[in-house]
Amino acid sequence: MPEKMPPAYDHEQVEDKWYDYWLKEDVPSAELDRDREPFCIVIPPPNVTGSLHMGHALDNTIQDLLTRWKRMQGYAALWLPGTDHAGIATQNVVEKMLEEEGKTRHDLGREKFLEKTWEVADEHHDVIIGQLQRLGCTPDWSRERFTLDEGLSDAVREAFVTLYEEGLIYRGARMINWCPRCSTGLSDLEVEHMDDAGHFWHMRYPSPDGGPGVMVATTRPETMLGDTAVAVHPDDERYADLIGETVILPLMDREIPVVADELVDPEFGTGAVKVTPAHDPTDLAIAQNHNLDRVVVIGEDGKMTDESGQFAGMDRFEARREIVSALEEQGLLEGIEEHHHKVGHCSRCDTIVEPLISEQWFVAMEKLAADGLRAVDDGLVRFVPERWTKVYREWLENIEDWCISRQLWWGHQIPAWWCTRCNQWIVSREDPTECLSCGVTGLVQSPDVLDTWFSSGLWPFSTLGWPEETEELDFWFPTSVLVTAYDIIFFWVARMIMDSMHFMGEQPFDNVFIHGLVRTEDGQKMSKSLGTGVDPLELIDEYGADALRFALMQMITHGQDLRYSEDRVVGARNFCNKLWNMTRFVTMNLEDAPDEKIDLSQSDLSLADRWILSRHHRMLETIDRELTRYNIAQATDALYEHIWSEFADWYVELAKGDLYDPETPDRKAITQEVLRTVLSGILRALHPIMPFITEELWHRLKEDAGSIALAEFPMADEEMF
RNA sequence: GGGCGGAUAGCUCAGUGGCAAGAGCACCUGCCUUACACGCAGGGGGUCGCAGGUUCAAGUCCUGCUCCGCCCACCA
Repeated sequence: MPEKMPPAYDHEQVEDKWYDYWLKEDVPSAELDRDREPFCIVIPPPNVTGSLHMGHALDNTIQDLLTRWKRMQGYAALWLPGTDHAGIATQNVVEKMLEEEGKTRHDLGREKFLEKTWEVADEHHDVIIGQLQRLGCTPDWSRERFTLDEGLSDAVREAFVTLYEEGLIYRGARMINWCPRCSTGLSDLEVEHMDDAGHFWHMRYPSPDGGPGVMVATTRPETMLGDTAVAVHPDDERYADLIGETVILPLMDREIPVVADELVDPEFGTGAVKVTPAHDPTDLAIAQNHNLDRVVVIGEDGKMTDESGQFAGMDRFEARREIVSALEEQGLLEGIEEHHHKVGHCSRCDTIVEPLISEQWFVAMEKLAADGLRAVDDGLVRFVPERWTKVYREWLENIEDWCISRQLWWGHQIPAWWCTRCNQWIVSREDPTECLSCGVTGLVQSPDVLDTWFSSGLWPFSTLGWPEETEELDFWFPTSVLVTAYDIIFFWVARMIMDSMHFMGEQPFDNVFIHGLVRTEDGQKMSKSLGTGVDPLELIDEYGADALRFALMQMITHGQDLRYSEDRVVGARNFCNKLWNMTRFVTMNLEDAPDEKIDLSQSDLSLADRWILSRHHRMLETIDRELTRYNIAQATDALYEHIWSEFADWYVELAKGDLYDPETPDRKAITQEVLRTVLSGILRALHPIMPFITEELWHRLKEDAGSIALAEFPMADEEMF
C-alpha cells in the first residue's frame, strides 16, 4: 500500500528526490545506438557571467521538453550541455569586481587576472548547472563542454588556421569600432546605436586669403584636429568655386583642400563636410578617393594624441568642450543646434565607441555568407517561424568582414606568432618554437584573443568532437533543432550555419526554433541592473519547477516576446495540485480493483468511457502534431484542457456513480480500468513538461496497481492502453 | 532611410476563410458536495485599431491609413 497522499501537493517533498533518481538511473545519458533514430539538441551555452534568468528557464525548458518527448518516443535523444566563456562579458564582470577594490586588470597582470577569471567562471558554472538541475533539465551531463576546454580550443585553432590557409582570415589595418574603456576592438554587432541627444556645431574654415572660406557642421568637433580636407558634392553650385581651392583648419593652422565627392549629401547640414579620415568611416572612404592624409588625433585610450596641438593629452570629451570654446573665441563658431543622432556604444560597458583605424584580424565574409545563404535557399536549415529567414538573409546579404581579434585577456589567444626577423606572422596548429622561414627562435604570440563568438560558431560540431572524426558526429550531426531567442540570430545562429557549411559541408541543425524574450508584466526588458529581473530559482522554491515550466510553456508564442506574470505560475501550481488530487482520488478508488488488467477493447464500455477514451486519444494526437510544429503552447493547452475540463470535471465526476454503486461490480471494474488507463496516459503525456510531479504520481499509481503491470515509465513508445 | 512584428473581453494572450469569437487571470452569484477552496457549479463582459476591397462567407485574404514595439543602416 502506498503511503497516504496528503491533500495538497508539496513540490519540496518530490523534486530533489526524483532528480537524484534520474541521475542514478542515467536518464539524461544518451546512448549512441544505431538501432534508434538520432535526435540531438546542443544547448545554447549560457555565459559564465552570472546566474540564469527567466529567458534561460524558458529556453532550457523547451529543450528539456523536446528531448524528453523524443526520448519517450524511443529516439536516441542527446541533449548536449555546456557553457560559454563569454570573452568580453566575463572579463567585464571580473573587471567590475576589481574596480570595487580600486584595481584594474593591469594591477594583477595577465596571468593573475586569468586565474581570478577562472575562479569566477567556475563559480558561475556551478551555479548554472545547479539551476538547470533544479529546473528539472536532463541534458547528458557526461558530455558537458566548455568553450575554453581543451577539445574546443583545438577546434578553434583548427578553424582559425584553416581559414587563414584558405585566405579567409587576414590581418589588416581597417576602420573598426574601438571601446576606449575595454581598450579593445569590437565587431559591428557589439556596438549598440543609441539615439543620443547631441549638438550640431557649425564652424567656419576660412580661406587662406582671409575670405569666408566654408562653413562645415559636425557632431564631433574634437575630430576637426585631424581634418585633412573639406568635401562637397560635385554638383553643389554653392561650392563650385571652392573645389580645388584650400581652406585653413582653425586651431591647427593647417591648409587643407576642398574636394568634390559623391558621398557628400548636399541636403544635409551645410553641404560641406569636414573630412577626418582617421576617425570616420565615410571620411576614410572620401580620403581614399582623393589620396588624403590621415591624421590620428584620438588614441586608443580615448585621449587626444600628440597630433592634437594644444589639446594633446585631453580626454576626447574635454577636448570637445575646449575646442568649441576656442572656436567661439575666434569667432569661428557660427551656430549650435540641438541634434538627436545615433551614437555607437559598447554593448558591454556602454562607453561611446570611437571609430579608429586599427590593425586587427578579420574574417572575409563573402564566401562564408554565400554558404550561409545556400543553407536556407536549399532548405537545409528551416527557421521556425519562417519569417526569421528573411532577417537572416538580409544580414548575410549586406555583411562586412568580421573583426575577430580582441585586445582582451579572457579567451582563445590567437594562434599567430610574430617573427621579428622576417617581419611576418606565423599561423600554426602547433605552437611553433622557431620561425618556419628563417629559423629564428623566441617567437612572440599575438597577445590578442578571439571574439567569443568565434568559438560559439563551431559549437554544434566542436562539442561532438570535431575536428576529430568521431562516432558522435557521424551519428548525431547535423543536429535536429536549435532552440534560441531572436536576439542572437546574427551573433550566433548565422555564424554556426556559415561555419558548419564551410567546415562540415552540411547544416549544423535542420530546424531553428526562434522564441521571444521574457519581459516583465508591463513589457519592460528583464534586467538585473534595472532590478526588473525575476529569479527562476525563487519561483521554483515557492511554486515548484513543474509550475514554472508549465507556465512558461503556456506563454510561448512564435518569436513574439512574452510577458511574464506570476499569476501564470500560480495557475500552473494550482494545476499541479489538481493533478495531485485527481491521482489521489483515483488511487483511493483503485484499492479494490481486480488483480487482472481488463482489456478495454473487449469490454462493454459506457458512453462516458468511450467519450473520455476518444478525447484522450485526440489529445495525444494533438500533442504530437503541435509539438512537431513547435506549437508548444497549443500542446500545453491541449493537455490542460483535457486533464481539467474533460477528465477531472466530467469523467471523474461521472465515474463516481459507478464507483459508489455496490450493485454493479462489473461496471465499477471497467471504470477503474478506464481511470487508471487515462490517468497513466495523462501522466506520460505531461511528463516532458512537468517531469517531477508526473514521475511521483506515476510511481504512486504503479504501486497502487499492485500486480497489474503498467507500461514502463517514462517510456511511452509502448502500448498506451 | 530600409525591414519586421503587434493592435481580439478589465489584464496577458490563443484563434491554420465557414457552426452563435475562445482560454487563463480578474470580476459577479451560489456552494467547505468525504480528490482538490491551489476547489466546485453558474454568470456578466468583445462594433476582433480605422477605411475600403475580394468572397456565398473575413478576426482570418488584398490595399491604404493610424498608433505601439523591435531590428538593421557610415548621413557628417
